[in-house]
Amino acid sequence: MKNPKPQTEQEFLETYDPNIFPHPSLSVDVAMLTVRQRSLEVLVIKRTEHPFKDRYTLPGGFVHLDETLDQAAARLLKAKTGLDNVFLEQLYTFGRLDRDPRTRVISVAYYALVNTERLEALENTDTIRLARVEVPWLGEVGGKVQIRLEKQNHDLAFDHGEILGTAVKRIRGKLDYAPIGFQLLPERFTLRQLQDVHETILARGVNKDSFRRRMLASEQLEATGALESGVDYRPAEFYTFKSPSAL
Amino acid sequence: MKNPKPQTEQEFLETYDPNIFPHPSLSVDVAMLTVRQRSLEVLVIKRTEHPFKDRYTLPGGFVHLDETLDQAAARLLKAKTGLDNVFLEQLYTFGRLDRDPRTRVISVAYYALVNTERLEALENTDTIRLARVEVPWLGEVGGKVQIRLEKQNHDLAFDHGEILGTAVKRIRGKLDYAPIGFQLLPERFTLRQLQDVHETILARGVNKDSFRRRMLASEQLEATGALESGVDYRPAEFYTFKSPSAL
DNA sequence: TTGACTTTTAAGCATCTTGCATATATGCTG
DNA sequence: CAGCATATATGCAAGATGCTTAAAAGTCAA
Repeated sequence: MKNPKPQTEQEFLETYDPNIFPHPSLSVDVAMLTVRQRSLEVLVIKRTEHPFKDRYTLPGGFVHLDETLDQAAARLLKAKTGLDNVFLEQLYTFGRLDRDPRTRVISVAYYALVNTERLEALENTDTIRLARVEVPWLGEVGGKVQIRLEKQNHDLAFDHGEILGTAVKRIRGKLDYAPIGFQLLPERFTLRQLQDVHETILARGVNKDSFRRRMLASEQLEATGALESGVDYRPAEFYTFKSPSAL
Repeated sequence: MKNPKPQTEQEFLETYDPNIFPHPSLSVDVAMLTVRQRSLEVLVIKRTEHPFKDRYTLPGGFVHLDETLDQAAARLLKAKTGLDNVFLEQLYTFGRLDRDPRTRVISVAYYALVNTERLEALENTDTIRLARVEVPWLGEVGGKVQIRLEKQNHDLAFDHGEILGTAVKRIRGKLDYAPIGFQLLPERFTLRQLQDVHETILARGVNKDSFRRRMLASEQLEATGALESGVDYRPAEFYTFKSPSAL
């Protein structure tokens, strides 16, 4: 190409001192997912103010100047659920112009995975609760998803349906090669429980034998020797997840 | 149930003050990658001011209030290279507190893939140029990478080495299941050229037969019937990429 | 013209993975 | 103790993968 065009005055000033010009607000939203009785659920919060009054959203908030994005996500999640040390990973950054009708807000979305047992203490009130995730597509297609409450489907406020859909797509893709299923199970679990988690996330059955073989061959599982009890059939063995630090 | 003083959505929007909190600045950085003679290269720009004076960076700039993130990335890339209609995808958002010593800047990073032929017109000056990417790890491990210029390795300014490393990790991972190799080749290409691109990105050889079989079986390639010429051995057939819209 | 040379393309085969079928093991229940 | 449901193990066919061999098609040199 020719030499770079000379910068406009605005471009120059923006580069020189970014604080002169207004910039978008920056928030963090978290899709906190869990698997409970073969259903994929997400933590949602009811809005009490306009816009989208009485509609549900993902927990979120603005990024402070003295915290990283990861810290902001962890802080918000702890504020809403009391939970600490949650598996939390950056998902995607959403920047549509009209995603918030009040002002320009760009949101860095995160997804979190939590074992249901840790959420038992969470009070399921009207304002904060777990809702079933309704995914209208198969595989890793993507697109907006809804939540199900009181036997009805609902759209989330803002573009949060889009964010949640992106989270579902991401974890479906990661399930194959990353040890994320363990995040949704208690410390000790059976292979059947692990398979249930995979099938719930993928919204389809998986071949049992090949699933077991792949998991056992992956060297990520440790047999405990202990067996489950209380089932009226042959009890399965409990496994634990080998933490990567132990490898 | 209504509040004692009901607030309409309109009223709320009018009274909302977007500037009650100070926000971080928001920028976009683009790792524009290309493959040339079996080497992975990235577009870098030399800084003329402090901080990091005379060091190289990825092209970037601030997000305007009236554009989406994708638009900002495309605008910046066009401003630096003159190129339009480039494959451009969001990569990750970087938010370390000290990533820019001047002020708090959060950067939404993108990566772009361009066929080298489209970059031939680009003048390789001292301030804007293509540099070889030096990746010190194999596979999809990740971490900072360097660039190579004048037979020496250099760190990029800011956290751009980290951004570039994330881009390399991402495309290595995507190569298996997404048709991104085509973005780095001209319209018509031979299977050997496609394999070269893959091997360059992965920094390792791949099995020729299995690569050919997988590509041909993927239904993404269309044989043109035309053969390459000017080689002193059996000429290979040219293929084109079947655009997903044609499927 | 012809044979040497190099690379593409094709075909054959052993090995590994995956999905499916079959068989055995184990604990609970009536 | 037989019946039942599920866990666990084994065998096998189909497909994918890596490697070997071979034929095809162009250039080059004698």
